Amino acid sequence: MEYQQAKERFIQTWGTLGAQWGINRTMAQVHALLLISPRSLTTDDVMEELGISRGNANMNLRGLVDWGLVYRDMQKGDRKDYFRAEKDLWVVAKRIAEERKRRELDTVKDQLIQLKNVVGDSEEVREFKKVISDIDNVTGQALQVLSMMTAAADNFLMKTIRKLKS
Amino acid sequence: MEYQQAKERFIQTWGTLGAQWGINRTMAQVHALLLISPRSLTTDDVMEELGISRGNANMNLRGLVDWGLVYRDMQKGDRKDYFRAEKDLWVVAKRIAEERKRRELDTVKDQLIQLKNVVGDSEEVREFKKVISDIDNVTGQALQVLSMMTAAADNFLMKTIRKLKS
DNA sequence: TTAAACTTTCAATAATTTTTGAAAATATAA
DNA sequence: TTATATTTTCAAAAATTATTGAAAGTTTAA
Repeated sequence: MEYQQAKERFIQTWGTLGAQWGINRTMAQVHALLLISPRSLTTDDVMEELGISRGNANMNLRGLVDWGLVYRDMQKGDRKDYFRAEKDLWVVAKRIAEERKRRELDTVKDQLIQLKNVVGDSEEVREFKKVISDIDNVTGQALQVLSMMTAAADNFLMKTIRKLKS
Repeated sequence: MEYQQAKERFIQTWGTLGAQWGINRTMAQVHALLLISPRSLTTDDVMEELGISRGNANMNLRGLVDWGLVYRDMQKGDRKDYFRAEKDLWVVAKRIAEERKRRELDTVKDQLIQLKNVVGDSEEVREFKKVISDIDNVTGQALQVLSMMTAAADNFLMKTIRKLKS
């Protein structure tokens, strides 16, 4: 397969995957482009490679910087901003997981806690209270498992693997 | 807080959470309604409670059955379909995780494998190959951890907890 | 069979999300 | 300063996704 073709297909594929996470399609495509690029790219590079407008490129690059997936570099003797992707895929996975947890689960848990104050003793209310506390338990334990997972990956597995490679 | 108010807020909250997973907003609201309902509901119940059309209610109920989150019951002497939610939240979490893995990661991994056949030895191609194999490693290991997690939860933790409860 | 009860489909419409591109804002060099 | 380069904003347009509701399809009882 030719590089150009492989590159286009990768950008497509990554875009589809990203769309299924909170990251929108174009943002994920910009990310893909930066991931496989050996050097930092400018806004104009991104516009040209993906055929998108300046506003769009700008918004999505900024979004990626907010997610912590892309860094903004300066280059001496040049006014342009250069963008460079975080290349350690474990860092990428962790950042996405953290950001999603923050945006989704944390707020939902807060809201559920308030709902526990519902009054009454009908069958409906009893069922309601049971479901709410079940959800609370599951999200609580899931979050524990998740943080254990990232901690373990960080401190043990990954460092060992990186050592072996280098 | 009154039950009616708590119920509406729960349906809203669950809808928002669901929208951030692959499940769309209305589907998650239908799921929420069924989750807190002590008995099975008909399509008409769902239409009335959520104020949605018959077609919409039908599609989303069917979707939930496909996801394995809702069961279709019959009731003797009645032609209507009755719908009942899976109430074990650990089963719900597992079903969602499995379905998303199937829909997202599995197809992406297949596609990435093909992309490894790219030819050439420029800097771009070397970087490309490196990123692809990194992604392959991360998804591979993440999937292992995930399946270990669900297996562990299934076989040990959850059964123990359930025993303690009953 | 036929009629009634119920479910499913799908083209049209509505709602939401994304993208554009030109104008405004900001930063740098001369 | 002023001119130039670059980034950011945002209202309008385009694209995408969800919803409606009536018609077609299916199942069951008599």
